[in-house]
Amino acid sequence: MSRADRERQMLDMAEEVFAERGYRAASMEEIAERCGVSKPMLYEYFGSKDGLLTAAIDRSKAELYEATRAAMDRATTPQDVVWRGMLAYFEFMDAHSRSFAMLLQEPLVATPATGEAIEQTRRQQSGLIAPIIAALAPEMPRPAVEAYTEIIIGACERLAVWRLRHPEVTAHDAARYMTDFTWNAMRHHLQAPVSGPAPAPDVPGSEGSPDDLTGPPHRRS
Amino acid sequence: MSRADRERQMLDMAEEVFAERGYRAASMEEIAERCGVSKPMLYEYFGSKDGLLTAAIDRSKAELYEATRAAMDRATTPQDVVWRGMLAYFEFMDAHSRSFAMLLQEPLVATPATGEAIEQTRRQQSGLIAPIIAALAPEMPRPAVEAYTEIIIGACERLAVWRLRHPEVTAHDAARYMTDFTWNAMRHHLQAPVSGPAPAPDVPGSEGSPDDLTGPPHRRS
DNA sequence: CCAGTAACCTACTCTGAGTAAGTTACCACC
DNA sequence: GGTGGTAACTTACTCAGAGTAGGTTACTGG
Repeated sequence: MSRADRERQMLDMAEEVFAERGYRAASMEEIAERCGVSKPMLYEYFGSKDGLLTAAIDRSKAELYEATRAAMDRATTPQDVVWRGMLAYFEFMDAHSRSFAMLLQEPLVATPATGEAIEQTRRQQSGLIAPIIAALAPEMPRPAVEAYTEIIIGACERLAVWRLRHPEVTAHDAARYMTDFTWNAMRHHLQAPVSGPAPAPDVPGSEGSPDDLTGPPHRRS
Repeated sequence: MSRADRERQMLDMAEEVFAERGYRAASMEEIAERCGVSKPMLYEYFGSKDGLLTAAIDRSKAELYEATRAAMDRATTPQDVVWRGMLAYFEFMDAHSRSFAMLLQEPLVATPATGEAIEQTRRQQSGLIAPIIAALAPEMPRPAVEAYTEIIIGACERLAVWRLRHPEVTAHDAARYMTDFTWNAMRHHLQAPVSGPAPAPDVPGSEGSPDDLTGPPHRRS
């Protein structure tokens, strides 16, 4: 098997096992078995258990990033960027629950003084949101933009975790909560105030329109 | 040494070691040594390494909860509740960096199907915020209140982590970012709209007033 | 047919979680 | 002032699983 294919396979299996058992309970032996190879191979490719987890997380993050970015690219208005980005984010989590379960384990590898590669990923994540805020509110000082960016990322993550225990809340609902929340929070900082209430997706029909949040929020898909 | 004292001591040392080394690298042996006892004692008291971490986290959370609640109790207006709560939260993180480092490790113990006790802690955390939102916006449906609560908690956590790499951002700054953000997000849902811009602390002088966020946000303490 | 090398394996070591089976220290009670 | 009882503690293990040393197969170009 080619090196690249083997690597992909190993990451697939690692993702599976880490998601099923959690980092601690996952054994390198088991991951190796599922790949049909022996343990030292994993060490050859990834150096350590941490290395394997990190690589798997990095890949998932990249996919998530890509999915979100692609969705945002299709948007027309600023509101639409926010809405599509949020929706894509939550839909990705639904579609890739294994990746999601793994992303939750990031603190594991981040907590020692390991932060090197994490730093880069973090910057990538922020890189998606910060420019939007900066564009919408050009007068806002840099630190405030950064802080708001972190606030939004943290909020998304926590809301995604919360959804695990609330399966009745659709990705659509979650995206609406986030969009509504952040949009209202931001609008006082907008340079050229945008009309209308919370941003509505202007994609024709299909996705429904997130009207005012005080209305009943549950619309089962 | 009395059982209660010993337990306290063990939790203190565990907190120290977990914070210094991270969960993985922390060894039960070392924690025991620092307590001047042998390993089986730790197992007698806490059952397992997980148990010890969980107990330590629970204690820290309780302290954080208590500090925040106490601060909120001293508030007069709804805005003031939000402001004081946020400020107390970030100040606690500054003052108890060890607890904080440990709280970050929670996912470790939460990721398997361990969520039982975590659930309770989570509810406690939410219990501080949800009632405020519900009081401010009585028309808001329950699920939306819950979602907003999670959004705010997630935002706070992430902002606290972000501050680790940005020591120039004071607790005061962070509280102001959060207060400004959430207040603006909420005001469109307020039953009886509150006047004024983002909430300002009406504590006489000492703490400074978080005026408009577009102003320079850094005020070194 | 024979290097040379890439992919892979067997068979270990070693650290650290968790435990079994004791030992000491102290107290109540007669 | 010994004696049963028990709480607090220890030594000395087992055992799983991360990580490694050193060899074996299998395919390539010459």
